[in-house]
Amino acid sequence: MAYAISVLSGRWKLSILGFLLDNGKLRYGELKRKVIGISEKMLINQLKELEKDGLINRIAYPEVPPRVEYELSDKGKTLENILVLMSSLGEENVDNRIKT
Amino acid sequence: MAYAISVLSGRWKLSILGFLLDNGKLRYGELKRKVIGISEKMLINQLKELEKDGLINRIAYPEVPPRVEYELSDKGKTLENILVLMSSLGEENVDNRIKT
DNA sequence: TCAGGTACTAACAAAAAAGTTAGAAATGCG
DNA sequence: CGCATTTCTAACTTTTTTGTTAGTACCTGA
Repeated sequence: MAYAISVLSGRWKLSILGFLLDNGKLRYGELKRKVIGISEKMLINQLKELEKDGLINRIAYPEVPPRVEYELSDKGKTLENILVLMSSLGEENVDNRIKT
Repeated sequence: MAYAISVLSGRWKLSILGFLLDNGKLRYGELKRKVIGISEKMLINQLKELEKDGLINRIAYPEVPPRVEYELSDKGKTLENILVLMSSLGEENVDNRIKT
């Protein structure tokens, strides 16, 4: 359990992984738009950590202006079940989100 | 995903839920021994939040000295899949825990 | 020449989470 | 009486996390 906690904790990581799971490759700017509320600092910070933990791949194209894509790595894809279960957990408990 | 994040974030919650899943009912003191490293404040704090979110039941016996047991609620049991997947995630990546 | 676009970085500030320490309540037992 | 037991509170400090703001690099196209 400790491993999962260490790798997934962080306010935005699960969201980011969720979007990458749903969309495949996403550019930095696309993620910024999708993950509403996140600051640039946090987005990069979380992406760096996810990359360091081997859950995502960072693909940089040597262009100007720069283009960088992120995608789930093979290891990241092993999280698919968890991510799916987690978002369906939300579905089952929509009431809780609204009541509060 | 937001719901799962809001309900599961907290450095100790997944551990606590994991122990309750494995052991059924556990007393406050038993949890304190199992969740190594946790302070009393945090243990109570996390238990209260889990209870508030409806994931665990708190059963207090009117005795002296006091006896309080905690167990997964029905809603908490819907997390079983997730908890199991998360701990098996650790198994698959034991190397990461050791290398670091 | 110079603004425009993209993915960052760095320095600092604020807020949130976690840790520490001391202690309360109530009853049984020697 | 005085002490032990068990669950939990409260006040305070430290640590960690997150937010804010400003700015960089590089080429392109007007």
